[in-house]
Amino acid sequence: MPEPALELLKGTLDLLILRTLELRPMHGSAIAERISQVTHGAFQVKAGSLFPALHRLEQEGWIEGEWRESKEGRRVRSYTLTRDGRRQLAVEKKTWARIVQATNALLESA
Amino acid sequence: MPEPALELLKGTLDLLILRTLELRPMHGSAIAERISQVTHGAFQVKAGSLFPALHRLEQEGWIEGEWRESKEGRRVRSYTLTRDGRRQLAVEKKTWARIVQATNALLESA
DNA sequence: CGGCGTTATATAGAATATCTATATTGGACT
DNA sequence: AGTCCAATATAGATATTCTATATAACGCCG
Repeated sequence: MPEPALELLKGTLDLLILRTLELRPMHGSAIAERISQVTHGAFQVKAGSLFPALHRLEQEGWIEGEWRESKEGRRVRSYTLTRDGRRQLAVEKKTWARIVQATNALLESA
Repeated sequence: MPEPALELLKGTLDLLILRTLELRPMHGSAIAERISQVTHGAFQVKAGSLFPALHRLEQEGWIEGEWRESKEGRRVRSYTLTRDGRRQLAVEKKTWARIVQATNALLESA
């Protein structure tokens, strides 16, 4: 049986979204789908978390949204990582690395 | 200069506390001090986070507190990991490993 | 002895982020 | 037209950490 999806650690969603948009511009639902695929279902970002987060990131100037027509003819809001967003992503990657390192130090300490 | 302390990701404090008590019984302030030392100051658990968390963990039956006299003659509440606490610690270790794995998958994906 | 600083614990209230549940829109398909 | 689904939106609930403040008890020092 597949492992159940995990609750996101509060504070990690920005990193997941920014990192996904680093690859290419994408609309909200596609971001969520890709996160689920790459993590083999471990992270399933809920719509009620995703869209407010996208609005927040856009407010911060880290992503830029634009209404488009998807291939299937749907109205979607496509998001692009901005220059500031790349900078922020770098910061969050470093922070994440420090968190993992510190936590592992604790888990492995004698 | 030393790196600044990190904000804790919400949801990780239980793991840090339970893991620390796995080594030996300890009182609250000693737990915080050890976490800070082992992580080289990356995690500095605030008193306002620590003590409510200890109460919560005791409510859950994962740790057991007992008033004692410390060597310095201070009144401290010493906490011991219970059997259920060990089980919970194992669960949280696995969850943490899955979170790290999933996040790394995302960060390293092409 | 009395004041002062320090350690240990406690707790209320603020801030923040995610989740649940519900709503709206527009297109496709019958 | 009616139904279904994908995509986006948002209000309210929940949970956890942080800030700020408080109390108690001990040691130190003038």
